[in-house]
Amino acid sequence: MKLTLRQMEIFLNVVSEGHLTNVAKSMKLSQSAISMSIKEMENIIGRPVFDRINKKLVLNEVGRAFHKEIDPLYKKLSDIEYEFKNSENKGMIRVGASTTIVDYLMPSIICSYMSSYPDVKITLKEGNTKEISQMIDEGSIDVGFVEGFVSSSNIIKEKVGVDELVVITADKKLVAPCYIDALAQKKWVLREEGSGTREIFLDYIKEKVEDLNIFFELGHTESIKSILMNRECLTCISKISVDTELKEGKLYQVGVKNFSCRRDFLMIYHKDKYHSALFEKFLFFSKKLMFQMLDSGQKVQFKAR
Amino acid sequence: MKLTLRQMEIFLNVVSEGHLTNVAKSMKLSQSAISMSIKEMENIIGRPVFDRINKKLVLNEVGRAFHKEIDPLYKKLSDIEYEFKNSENKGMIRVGASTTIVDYLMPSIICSYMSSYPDVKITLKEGNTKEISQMIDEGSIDVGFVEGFVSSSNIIKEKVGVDELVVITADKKLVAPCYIDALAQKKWVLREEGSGTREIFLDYIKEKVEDLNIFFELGHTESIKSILMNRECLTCISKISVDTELKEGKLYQVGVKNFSCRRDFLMIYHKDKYHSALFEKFLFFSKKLMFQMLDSGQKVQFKAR
DNA sequence: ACGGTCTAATCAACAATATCGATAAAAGAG
DNA sequence: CTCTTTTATCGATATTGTTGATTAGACCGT
Repeated sequence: MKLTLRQMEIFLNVVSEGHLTNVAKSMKLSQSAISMSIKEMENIIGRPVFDRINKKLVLNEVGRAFHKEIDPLYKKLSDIEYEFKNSENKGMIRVGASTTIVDYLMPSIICSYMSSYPDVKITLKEGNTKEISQMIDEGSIDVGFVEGFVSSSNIIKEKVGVDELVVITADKKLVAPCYIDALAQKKWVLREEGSGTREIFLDYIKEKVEDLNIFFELGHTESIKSILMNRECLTCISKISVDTELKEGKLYQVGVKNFSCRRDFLMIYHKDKYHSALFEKFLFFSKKLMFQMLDSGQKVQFKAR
Repeated sequence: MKLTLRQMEIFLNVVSEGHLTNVAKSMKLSQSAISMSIKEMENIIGRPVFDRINKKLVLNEVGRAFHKEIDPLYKKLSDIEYEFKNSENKGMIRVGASTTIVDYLMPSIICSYMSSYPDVKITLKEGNTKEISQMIDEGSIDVGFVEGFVSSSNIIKEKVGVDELVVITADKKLVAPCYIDALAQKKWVLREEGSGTREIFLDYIKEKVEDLNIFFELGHTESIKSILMNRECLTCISKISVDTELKEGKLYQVGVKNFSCRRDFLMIYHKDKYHSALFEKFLFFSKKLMFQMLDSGQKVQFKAR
């Protein structure tokens, strides 16, 4: 036999009112319902919680201790139930994204979203496109942001922007417009093998360039930027990851002619996903901000030329 | 519509097992019972808490937040229920006692009791006999300890010892055996009017002494003892309240001939009181210790003569 | 001391709902 | 494609909660 919430509710009301009959009225139940409920509770606990003194029910030593424990818990439970019934903006969203997006786009999206919906917790996982889409597939994240292509038919994909890969240097001598093959023998710093950014770039130039001089390989975009500084090197990375440095004049975009290396940013989620108001809002928010950030990126690029 | 404990229990099990069918087996319910319970819960909350991804039920963003809130609460509730079902020694006893008993007997009783039953909380209220018996009558305390007589027929009285009033002084010159009337004109320090101790004493000597020289009146026994020190005064108070000072030789008992002023210590409780194991143990404990303390007090008195 | 008026406890009848067993639908495994 | 596994659905049934009437005890004013 187990205690029920209803019994606790009745018990707490009886304790605070003192009289069974009043509780019956205020709860719109019969007096006998209350009486039996209390009795049932005492059976479950194994001994009375009230002393029947005169007409009143007075908590006895056991009941008092019980009340002290139950009361705050019940209140909290009620609060939680109320919250979830009434507040749309309560939840915990798990987001996955690939490195570039995690580093340069998610922070401001999450930050901005959470200032509008403070009750929502967001967790962020990093992974490559394949890993992220697998997480979606098995339901271990709610939504993912990746570059490139996703194949699974269980996954819904929405294009949320275009990622532009640009050729970057810190050396002013290299900035002058030229064709890509003219730069092939300069010192190139690229991401490691297996990186999406690297593959896209090499794939894009493979018809025009026979042999690229890969001077150094690094696992993180930030490390590449450090290496670039004050050296005669080149790299090709996401425009958004060097936005700040371009504005500040620390790095320069090389005006490569006939060079337009792009890939889509995709937002992905499982087709069976239930779209709570919460979730919908997050999707909407993310899309809006993504477009904004990528647009402004392109504008800046335009001005810089 | 309200959430039930059972629903939460099922929900939590489904979350931890991941599979509906396993939960059905482990809870010895049909699979459909689980399924419907979950669905009912989602109805109550107003939106799904699981995403039905492939065969699995995976918590969605709402469910995750809900689980995080519910899980610790449910565990705590289970603990409380278990505690109260299994532990006899859980409760909160409200004790009332008159001044003398509160000051000189209850501390060691409570202290000793609580070292045997650490889960029991005891609250102590002070009041005169009338106040204490009224509290018993209306159920606002569980048990009382008083001196003197209690009239109500709703109250069960048990004699737990004899309180002896003795004549005390700090002045060695006054210690010599004599009759009470010979001391009447000495300086007497008594409790204030209305005090039980004072009334008993005055009532006891009223046939033998016409006019007692009441030099000073004080509300507390401890104040009386302070006044006595190094002065040629007398008082008549409970033997137990000056036990220590007699042993240490700071105060002396006057060997008044033909003087035997006594009153009973009573333990009282309501006739309708439910006697939990807890309560019974406390009664037993109190009686035992009362007798012990009052006996030892009398032995000391005997030796001192 | 006597009904009248409270109170809580009890009981059988009824209503609500939780659970069951069977079946359907969907998806992964072989 | 078939077999197995898993969840959803449905009507029937068992359990549980609730009701209304009744009983019993205590208080109140006359």
